[in-house]
Amino acid sequence: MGRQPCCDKIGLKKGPWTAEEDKKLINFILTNGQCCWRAVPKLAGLLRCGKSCRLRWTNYLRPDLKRGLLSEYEEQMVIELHAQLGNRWSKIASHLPGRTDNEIKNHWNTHIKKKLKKMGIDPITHRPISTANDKSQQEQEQKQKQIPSLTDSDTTPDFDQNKEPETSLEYSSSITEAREEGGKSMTSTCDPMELMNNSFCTDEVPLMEPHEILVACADSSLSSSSSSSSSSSSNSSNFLQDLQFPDFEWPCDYMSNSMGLWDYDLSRWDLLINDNGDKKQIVDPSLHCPIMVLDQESWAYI
DNA sequence: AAGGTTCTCAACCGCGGAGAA
DNA sequence: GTTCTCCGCGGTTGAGAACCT
Repeated sequence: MGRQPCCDKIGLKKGPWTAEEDKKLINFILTNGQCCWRAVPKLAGLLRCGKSCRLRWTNYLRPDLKRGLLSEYEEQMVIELHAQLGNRWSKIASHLPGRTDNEIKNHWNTHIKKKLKKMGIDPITHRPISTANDKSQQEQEQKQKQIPSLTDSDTTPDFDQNKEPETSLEYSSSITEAREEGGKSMTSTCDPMELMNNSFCTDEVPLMEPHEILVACADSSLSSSSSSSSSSSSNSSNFLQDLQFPDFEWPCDYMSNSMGLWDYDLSRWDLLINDNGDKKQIVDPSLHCPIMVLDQESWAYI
């Protein structure tokens, strides 16, 4: 059966997204939620295919995304999960809240692979790099091991503490270290090991409706890692930074009204910006009142 | 400073699975 | 059972950034 193209490609735009397109997509999804992606570009007034819109949203615009490099702890999690699951990036990503499969895949290919090779570990088999003679034998062994292990435990890899993963070798000590380190730097509710033990999987997290999107209150201690996010070549990078949900300091009355940034009509991005010493305010011109106050640190994002 | 090379990562492509008709 | 549509996944690409000579 021949496959039809995912969309009518004539007249559709490709390549980097512009700030304007991002606005349209965000505004549409916040208004309507995530529905049929095929219909999104038409309804949102975008000259993109639905697939491109979905990708842009899930990999870049989603408000629950963490930005910035993977922490040492996350990296070790990826290695361990990769040893269990192979190149199933979406499964791996499901164990790392706020991370996308694309991000993890890129990080694996650009950083972790090299790191493992440097350590003398084959990034594919997670075994010590050995001579050619051993290789074919090991490949066969690997195949035999992988087939049964992947069939039943896709979403709940076997991290039985009594049983060391077969593929976990030299780096196991560094994993332990990283876990200890991670325990310090991460809150208990974000501990991936704990999440896994509870069979948590972001696959199971229901889609957010616009009104359900919440922005965490300020905790400046957490902002440093996200601020190290890499620069984007896209000309929408500045706009993205607006959307990174920096650690806002929400005015009390604003919070008590149970309103969020996303309750505002985001098609009106022409909100005024007042410079008020240490704090900067985003002012709704129609209401003539500040809707958001950013402290100096948060302001660095904009 | 300039040119070349390498690195990074957002975005694209094509395929397979799931479900509806 | 077959066909079609949509979604999501994994591999790959290419533009821009960063680094090196």
